Amino acid sequence: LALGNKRKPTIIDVARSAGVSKTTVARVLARAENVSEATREQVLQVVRRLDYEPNALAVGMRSGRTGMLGLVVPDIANPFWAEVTRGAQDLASAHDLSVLVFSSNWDPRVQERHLTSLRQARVDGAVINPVADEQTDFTRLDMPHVLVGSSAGRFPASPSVGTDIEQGVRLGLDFLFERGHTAPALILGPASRLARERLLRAVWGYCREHGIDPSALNAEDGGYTVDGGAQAMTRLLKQRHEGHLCVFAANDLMALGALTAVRETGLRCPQDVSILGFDGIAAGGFAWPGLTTIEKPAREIGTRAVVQLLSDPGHIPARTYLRCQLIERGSVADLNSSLNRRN
Amino acid sequence: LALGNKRKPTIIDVARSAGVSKTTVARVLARAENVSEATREQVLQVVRRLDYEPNALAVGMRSGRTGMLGLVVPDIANPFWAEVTRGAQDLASAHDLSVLVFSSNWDPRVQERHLTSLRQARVDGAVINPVADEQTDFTRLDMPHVLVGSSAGRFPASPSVGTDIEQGVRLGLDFLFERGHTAPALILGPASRLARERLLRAVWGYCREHGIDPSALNAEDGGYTVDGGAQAMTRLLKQRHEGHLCVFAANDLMALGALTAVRETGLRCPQDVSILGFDGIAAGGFAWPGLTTIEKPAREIGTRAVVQLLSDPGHIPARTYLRCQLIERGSVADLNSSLNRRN
DNA sequence: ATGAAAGCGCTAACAT
DNA sequence: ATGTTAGCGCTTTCAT
Repeated sequence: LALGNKRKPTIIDVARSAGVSKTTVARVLARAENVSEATREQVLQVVRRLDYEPNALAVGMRSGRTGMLGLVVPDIANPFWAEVTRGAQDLASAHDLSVLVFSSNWDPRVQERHLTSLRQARVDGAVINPVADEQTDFTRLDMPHVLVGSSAGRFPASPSVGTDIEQGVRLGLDFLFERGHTAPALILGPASRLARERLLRAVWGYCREHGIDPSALNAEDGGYTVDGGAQAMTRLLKQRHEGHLCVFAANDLMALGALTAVRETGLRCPQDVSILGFDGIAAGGFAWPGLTTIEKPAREIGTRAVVQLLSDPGHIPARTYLRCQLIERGSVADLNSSLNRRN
Repeated sequence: LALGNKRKPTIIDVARSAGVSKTTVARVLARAENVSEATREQVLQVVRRLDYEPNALAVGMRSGRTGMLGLVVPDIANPFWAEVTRGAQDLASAHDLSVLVFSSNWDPRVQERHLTSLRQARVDGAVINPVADEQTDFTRLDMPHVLVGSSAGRFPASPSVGTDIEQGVRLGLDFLFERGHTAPALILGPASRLARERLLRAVWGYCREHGIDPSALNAEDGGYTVDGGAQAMTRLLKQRHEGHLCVFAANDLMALGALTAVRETGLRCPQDVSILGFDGIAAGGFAWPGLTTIEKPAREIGTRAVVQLLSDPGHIPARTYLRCQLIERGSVADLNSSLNRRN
């Protein structure tokens, strides 16, 4: 890769041209108090004339602060993670920090490579959505960091910002039961993913609290993808006994896939099948019917993670759980209302 | 922000511990040939034992290559740009490069700040979606760079990777006219955006070629947003004379908003109103009816931009235009077919 | 209020 | 095959 040819001016060029020492230039640039107004003006003028821009590498090397943050998400093209990223970026920008963004593709080995890159880049801190792996030990990550996402809870030694899954599940299941649904089928993520277990536990907890037998709940693996969700729904539809089918998907992508599958089977949502999602991605609002879902505060997760990173918790692994909100849009039938009753 | 406390081992620590010089360690790490097998083994062992990780700042400073690329998109939370980013990331990762990602928010001043950050970080190159501004002069950007997006064409002195808008428009309008639509209304982006002009010109060009009076086409500003698209559609609906209304939106977000507006008015798509989008974002596939759209190869734009950056064009501002594809999903009626004719 | 000097961790040029 | 030396551009003491 070709680099810019014309040598960039250094602090020495500025110093020489302004007839002062490097130190003085550095002082002016650092907005130090003890510089005469005349000198300051003079230096600033030369800085502008030469288009001087400090070399962040040299600064980082000497000062120990690089002004860079790292962010490792599973997939930046996934709308949920793109929102988290935006949140992190916004806060980083406000503090004059740059963000190195990586996609781990849910692959522990890829994640490991990215973490190594971040360490070598000497980023000031990192926001990471941890991928499951026995090997991974975030206590010796050797970087200030904050974990994000539902899998973060798995690493109690690290600070984290995540969603209050239990609260979200309660919100969703309350909504379902209030509308007369008794045994929602589950479309879950793959067993390899940390988040699956957490959601399942939350659902079981809710069931126990409400005197429901959790084993009565049908569950299918939807792989967190649209296609996987559609296939899972197809399987659920096959086993369906007469009557209304209610499905709770662990993410909106699968819920949307499920919705498609319902339509392709010639059934209607919400008349024949009710679908509840989890995430709150924008695409759910465009579906027809609109996807009723439990919204996670994606952008805020990003901003809060950076806040946490910047606030130096003094090595106390603070854990923040943000609350979910229910977005009702129309994919869940109200079985109590005669209006929405089947046929 | 607190930094890691335990000092990281340097190449000197490794050298001392292995009983060799820094240079030898550097040679081993650089996989140089002229090192004895015994020494190599010895050094590598110490490297592992000490968990040595080269300081990228120091390397960059000395070598002039930082191993970092810059990426400035309007909004990482916008699915189109998230895809572009993913493409760029994938190719960067394959070459062991990290990517600093910024969102300019379509604001020239924000963009300028980000570009300054990239310059100071001494990135090896940058992929930029340029935002309109008289001030901006990309010839003195002072970084190897590749412009992306429809606005890139505005800067002929810079290499760019974009979409063949003319081809896309032809694809879309051919599709519309073949199905009996004669004067599609346009929902465009705001006048402040470079892309608007380019699309308009492409549409006019098409019209001239086909003996159509371009001024006969109704046009509304949809601000590139969902809400803006919905409002634009509402305005179009008001002016609608009897018969089928056909709308061509400059991006999928506006098209989706338009679709919502149609539904809210109690009209049906595609029976009463046909909608054609432009982008190919995933959300269009979940809408009902599915959004028929002209797909831009978003991810490929990202990968190709990085390829271009890495291939060092020798300062020839190469311009790559990638072809679009039409995704037919159901939001456009076939007025020739009696099946889809109104009522 | 200003400057001189040291050194961050590494690579490249030049020894040997 | 290995070592020595000289910086890269900056910040940070420590002087004055």
